[in-house]
Amino acid sequence: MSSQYTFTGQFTFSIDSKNRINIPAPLRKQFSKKDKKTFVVTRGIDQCAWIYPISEWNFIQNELTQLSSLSKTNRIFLRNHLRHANILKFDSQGRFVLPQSLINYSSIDKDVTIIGVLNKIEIWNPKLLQKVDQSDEIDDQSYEELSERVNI
Amino acid sequence: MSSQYTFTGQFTFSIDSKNRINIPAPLRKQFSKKDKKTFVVTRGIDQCAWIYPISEWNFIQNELTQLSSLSKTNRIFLRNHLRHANILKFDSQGRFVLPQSLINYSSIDKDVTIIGVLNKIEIWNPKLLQKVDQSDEIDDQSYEELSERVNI
DNA sequence: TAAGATAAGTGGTTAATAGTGGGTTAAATT
DNA sequence: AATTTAACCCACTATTAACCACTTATCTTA
Repeated sequence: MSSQYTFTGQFTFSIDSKNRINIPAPLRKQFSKKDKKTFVVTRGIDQCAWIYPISEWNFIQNELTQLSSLSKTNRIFLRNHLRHANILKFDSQGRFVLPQSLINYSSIDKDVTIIGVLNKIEIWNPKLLQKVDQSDEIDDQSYEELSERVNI
Repeated sequence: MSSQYTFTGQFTFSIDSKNRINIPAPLRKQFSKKDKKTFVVTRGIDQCAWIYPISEWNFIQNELTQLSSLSKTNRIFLRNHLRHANILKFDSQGRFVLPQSLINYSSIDKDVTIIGVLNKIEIWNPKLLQKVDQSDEIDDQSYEELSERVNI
């Protein structure tokens, strides 16, 4: 089942003195009425914050209930992904306050790079993203493997 | 499944002071009503920008939703392919503004060469295209391999 | 073939929106 | 009750998108 959300693009904004971050208008506009400006911010797997519109999050949550807590990996994974999840809304200007714990986790300072990745939005420290971008080149082998699953 | 679009031909236009580029009329005319002048500009694999009519892009996007973000390779791949993708429309004159990041990426200066390549349109710096044209000759071996997959 | 009409490419101006900053009131916490 | 925190509102500025206008090219038709 595919998502109604198809976030794309990259934007560089700044976080203000009250820890507010603006959601870029092109992304914000996609929010459906039923989601009422509501979303979940949580830890990304990489050193960034992830934003899911609430309906997406509900879907993911459903997936997560499939994972048995008998597995250690599952337990750790579930813990780390659920306990840092905050349900928030953006204000009338389209901003939200990023919780301090996530600011720390993603080493956010002054500027933030916001990128759309289909059903989620990622918040990065621009310098970190750049670093990851350079070091995490996908090797040819992996591309070969990908090519067998995705035809683009 | 094959595309409804069959872009062909080459055109040399100029980019104006507001970074607007005109889509050549012969290509523009192919846009179907349901696509409503909407398309995606993104990084090409070579040093150029790619334009996909929105319906084409949706097809690609659909493939991408199959990839789980639990895999590192997938995350990197998704991020780097989606963050440079901008959903745009051309204006009543048939133009669109090329985002600064793509101007930089494809080293576009004043003139642009626009070429139709079946389901996508490519935007090049004329000098770069010329250079690539000379250096990237396809060797006989590769032609042999191609011949086994494509019958032209 | 010439003239008119239509469409295409280019340039600029205005109006709307997006991003950002700050202040005031309400709520929560200690 | 006092202090802090969060929600809400208002305002400024820069950017973007919509609009209008002109020139050149192409097509049509007499």
